[in-house]
Amino acid sequence: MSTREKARTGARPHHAGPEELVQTAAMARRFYLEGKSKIEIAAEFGISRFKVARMLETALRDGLIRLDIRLPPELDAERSDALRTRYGLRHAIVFTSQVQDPGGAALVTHRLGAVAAGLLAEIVTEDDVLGLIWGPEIEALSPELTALARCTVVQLCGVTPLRPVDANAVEAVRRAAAVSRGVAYPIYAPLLLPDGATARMLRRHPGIVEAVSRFSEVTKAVITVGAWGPGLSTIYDALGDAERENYRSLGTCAEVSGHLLDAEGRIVAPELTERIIAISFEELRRVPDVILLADGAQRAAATAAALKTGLFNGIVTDTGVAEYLLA
Amino acid sequence: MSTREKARTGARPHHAGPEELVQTAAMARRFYLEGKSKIEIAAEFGISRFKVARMLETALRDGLIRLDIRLPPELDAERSDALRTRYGLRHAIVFTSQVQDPGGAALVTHRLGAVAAGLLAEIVTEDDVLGLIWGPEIEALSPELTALARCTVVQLCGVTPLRPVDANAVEAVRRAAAVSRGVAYPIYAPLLLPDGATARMLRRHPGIVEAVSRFSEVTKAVITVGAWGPGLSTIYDALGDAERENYRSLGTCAEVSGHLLDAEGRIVAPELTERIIAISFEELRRVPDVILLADGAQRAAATAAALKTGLFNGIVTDTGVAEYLLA
DNA sequence: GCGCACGGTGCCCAAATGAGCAGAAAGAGG
DNA sequence: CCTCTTTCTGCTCATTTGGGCACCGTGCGC
Repeated sequence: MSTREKARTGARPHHAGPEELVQTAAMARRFYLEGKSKIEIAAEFGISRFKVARMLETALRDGLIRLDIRLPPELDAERSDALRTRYGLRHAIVFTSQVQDPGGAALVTHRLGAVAAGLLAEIVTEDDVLGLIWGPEIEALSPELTALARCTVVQLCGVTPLRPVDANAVEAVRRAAAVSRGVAYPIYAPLLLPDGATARMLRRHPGIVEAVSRFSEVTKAVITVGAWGPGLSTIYDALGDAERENYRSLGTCAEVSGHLLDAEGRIVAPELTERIIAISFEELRRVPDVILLADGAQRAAATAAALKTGLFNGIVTDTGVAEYLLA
Repeated sequence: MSTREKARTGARPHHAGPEELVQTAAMARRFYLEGKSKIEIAAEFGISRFKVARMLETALRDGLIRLDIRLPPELDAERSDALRTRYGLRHAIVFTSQVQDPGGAALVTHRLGAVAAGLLAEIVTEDDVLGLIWGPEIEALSPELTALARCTVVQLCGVTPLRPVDANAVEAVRRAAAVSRGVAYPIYAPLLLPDGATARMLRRHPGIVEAVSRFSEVTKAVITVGAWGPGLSTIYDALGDAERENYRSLGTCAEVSGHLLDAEGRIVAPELTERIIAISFEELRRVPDVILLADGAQRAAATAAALKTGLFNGIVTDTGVAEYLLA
């Protein structure tokens, strides 16, 4: 009889008959949903296990059987995976953003905060020392942080209390520590100081040294990336017009933890590094997990530059930036 | 590190974090769509293959991964499978019907014909001898038959040329043979005769004996089931009121190949069997594949009775009847 | 009319997989 | 603070699975 089976499968586009369709459907359910083995299925239908395998195979290939992966709609599995693979990251989460909405930047940041908070709740363990940079993204993250293992939280840089909302700048670190019931090490100092001497002095100041001396113990750091433009970088906003232009002319493309980077991820202005209170790249490089928060198409190029530093093994970003990074 | 993984999976409802979600999604795609092995996936993600297996398992169980089977909408995979399993059939095809539509009986019969034609195109091979009963369902089947292996076609019973449409009663057999380019053996005789003697004589009539003598060679038979009511059975329609009532009072519930059956599938009126020209149950029992066509809720109980004969190893029916059979 | 290529089938063997098991860590409760 | 329970993890072994191979029948072209 098997020799005659061919008669019905000979046609090239393979007009599957109703029998084969329902049989394939039944076999698919047996195999994928009920977990039966192909040998069992073969016995049930009186065919060889090879035929079962081939039927499922072709059914999957021809789209008769389709399996879709249901994620919360805000997560973009495909780009997350692509990003992770492309940049060799350990954590890569892309959330969906409406690129068209220009006024929605704050909204995007808000969603970034929610997603990042979820990530922290997930990956931070009791043994971790969590380091948080300061910035608008962290401020968006903070209120979304509802669960966190009991860990130590260290602030990784000073603040720039320029805007009213920044009054509670260190609130993020305090809240994270509160949620985790762990110890907090905030930094009550500006991010950028007039000169290196002042910065060096402050770094040794009691209370600040408390935090700074723990930079080396951080096991998971959350870092944001700024672009060189108004409202896109805490450093940019803290500088005067002359310096802004100066650094722009030097090719500044991104700002990471107070460090200015060109498009290749190289530090542009070492002298500025002296004037900041923030975790250094050397220290960051020793942190096992460094996660980059990057939202908004305006920071796309900056994000690409930041990734080129090789400091990061994790990223949380939106569809728009992900598209740019994958292009 | 693995010792700490638990922290994130400890919560019972398992609030999956974004990291785990996208990672599971990526793994599912690797495994199900790209065909990677779990060992490969485990290596890629730096976890054990067991964890990969468990993650996919739970994802499948929790509905994160969903597999849907895309069938032509007229086919009901679930009920087909249920019917096949429940009644131990080899072929079971349920097509969707709108039970609510009373005037749609003809439409349902039409769809039954199309599906059954598809089934025949699929399972009939060159070595088969196809036997067709006569009835409205077969008439609906006939025009839908557009492909068929080169097989011999035998008509399995006489006809009841009561209605105008029946004028071309044997057309079904002729058309099937034409499509298959095989030999046809029609029966130009009535299904029901006044007495057994006439029937016996006709069975030996040249031209009729041609077909009748081939009943034993049939390898695939297509049989319909009638209910005991007007327009639901060729035999019922051919009898007078007195006989109709007589057989009804004897518990007649179904009619199969001219034989009257009670609700348990037992032959009610052996004397009537003498008066018909149709394949007998004994002959049918020797046919490897006997497929029952049953459409319309009015024939549901009759179909159940027919299946109790144990003659059938295949069925084509609509949702309504299938529901009844599975209830 | 005949050979040839082809698609389908089943089998062999190596790789992949699943079930059950033991150890260990986290959380609850005393 | 300690212990018990629960749950997760990774391992071993038996089973399952898929790729490559040979066979067979068919349809096609010469």
